Amino acid sequence: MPIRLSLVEDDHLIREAFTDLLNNTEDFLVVSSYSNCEDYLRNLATDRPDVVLMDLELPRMGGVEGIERTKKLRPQTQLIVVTVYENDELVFKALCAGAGGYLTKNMPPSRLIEAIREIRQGGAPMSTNIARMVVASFQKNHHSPLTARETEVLERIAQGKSYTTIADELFVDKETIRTHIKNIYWKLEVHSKAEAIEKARKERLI
Amino acid sequence: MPIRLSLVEDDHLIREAFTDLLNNTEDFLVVSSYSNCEDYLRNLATDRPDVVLMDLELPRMGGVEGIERTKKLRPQTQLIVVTVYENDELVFKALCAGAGGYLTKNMPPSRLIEAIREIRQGGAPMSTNIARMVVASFQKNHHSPLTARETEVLERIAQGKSYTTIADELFVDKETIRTHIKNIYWKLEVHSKAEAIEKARKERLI
DNA sequence: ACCATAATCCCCTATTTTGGGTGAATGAAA
DNA sequence: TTTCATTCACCCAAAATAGGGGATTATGGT
Repeated sequence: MPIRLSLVEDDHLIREAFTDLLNNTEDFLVVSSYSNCEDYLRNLATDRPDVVLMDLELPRMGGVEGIERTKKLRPQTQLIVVTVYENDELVFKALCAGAGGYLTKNMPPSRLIEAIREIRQGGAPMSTNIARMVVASFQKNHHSPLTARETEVLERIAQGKSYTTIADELFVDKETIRTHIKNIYWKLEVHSKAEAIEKARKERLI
Repeated sequence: MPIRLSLVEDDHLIREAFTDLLNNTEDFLVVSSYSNCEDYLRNLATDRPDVVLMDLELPRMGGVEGIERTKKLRPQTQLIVVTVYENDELVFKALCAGAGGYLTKNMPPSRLIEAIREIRQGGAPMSTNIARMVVASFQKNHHSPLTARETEVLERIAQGKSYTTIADELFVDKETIRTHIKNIYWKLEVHSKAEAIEKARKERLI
C-alpha cells in the first residue's frame, strides 16, 4: 500500500513540482493538492492522507489553524510544514498545533522524500536551523540577572506554589521567600507573579 | 584548523573505537578522552574542545551534571550526548542542561561524523526517536478530560494570573472562572493551583 | 422530547496569600 | 573593605483562594 500524500500550498508552481517529484517516487501517492486550507479540510475525510505537506502562508485560514483542525478531524494524520518562515513564534505555534516536522524551502528535493520516510518511521524531520531552535528552547539564558536562589524560587512560583510551600521545600522561613520575591520583582521590573513568570519565560530565565 | 573533540565515555572499547574513527576523519582531532566527568572537567580549559561527545551513565558525577558544568566553565563548548538511554526524563534533563544534540548508540558510525559536522553548522543532531520525543513535547494530549474552556482557564492559571485577570481576558465574570476552577479541580482530583498545574503539565493537558 | 454537558452567574464564609515598606545579621566573594 | 547573596523580622491592607450551596441558558445527542 502506498503512502498517501496531500499537499496544501498556494503557489501552484511549487505544488505541481512537488506533485511530480513525489508521484515519481516509489511507494508515494499524491492523492490531492490544494491551494487553501478550506478546500483541503473539506476533503480530508475522503482523501485519507497519511502525510500532509503544509505551507503556513495561506489565504484566509492560516496553516497553523489548518494543522489544529486536521488533528481534531483526523488525529492519525501526520503533518510536515514546508515553508520559507523560520520565525521563532511561528515554528513553535506550528509544532504546538501538531506538526510532526518542519522543513524550510531552501532544501534539496531529496530532503522532502527523506522527510516523508522519516516521519513514517517515527521521526520528526526538521531543517538544521529549526532543530537548533527547538533544542535551544529547552535551555536557559546564561546571562540571567537572577541569582541561583532567586531562580529556584521563581521556578516554584511558576509551578503555582505559595510562598509557604516554597519556604518549606527550601527549608527556610516564609519571610526569606518574600525577600527573594521582592528582589526578583525589582530586578525584572515587575509587580506581580504573572508579570514575573511571563518575563522570565520570555527571556528563558526559568 | 581542525575541529577539536573530547570524549567522555566509561567503556574504554567504545572510547577507543570512537577515537580511531574520528581521528581518521578529515578535519577532526580528538584532543582527549576520559572515562569520567571529573577528569574531563579538570582538563577542559587546557583541552579547549569545540565539540564534546558525552555519555550519560558515568561513575560518580553523571553526564547531565557534566553538561551543566561544561556550559558554566566554557559556554562555547558544544555537547552531543551519545548514550543508550532514550528515557523521556533523561533526554529532557540533558537538553535543559545544555546538550546541543542527542544520539542513541544504535547508530551507524557515519552518523557520528555527520552529527559533529551538523552541530558545527548550527544544527541539533538527534536520533529519530529523540527528535520525535522532542517535538511531541510541544503537543497537547488529545484525550484531555478538560473542556476547551477549562483548558483555556488552566493555561492562564499556569501563567500565574488571578481569577479576576482571567475573567477580564475571557470577558466573563469572576464567578464563572471560579466555577471552571472547581470543575477542573474535581476532574483532576486536586485541591490547589500547584497540584493542578503539576498534573496538567505531566499529562500535557496544557 | 429528554437528558447530559458546557458555560455562565450568584451568594456566603473563612483562611491564606500577596505586595509593599523598612530594617538587619551573616558569610562569602571580589 | 565593600559588595552581594542569603537569611530573617515586623507592620499593614488589599486581594486571592478554596469550599459550600444553588441557578440559568444553550447545545448536542439519543
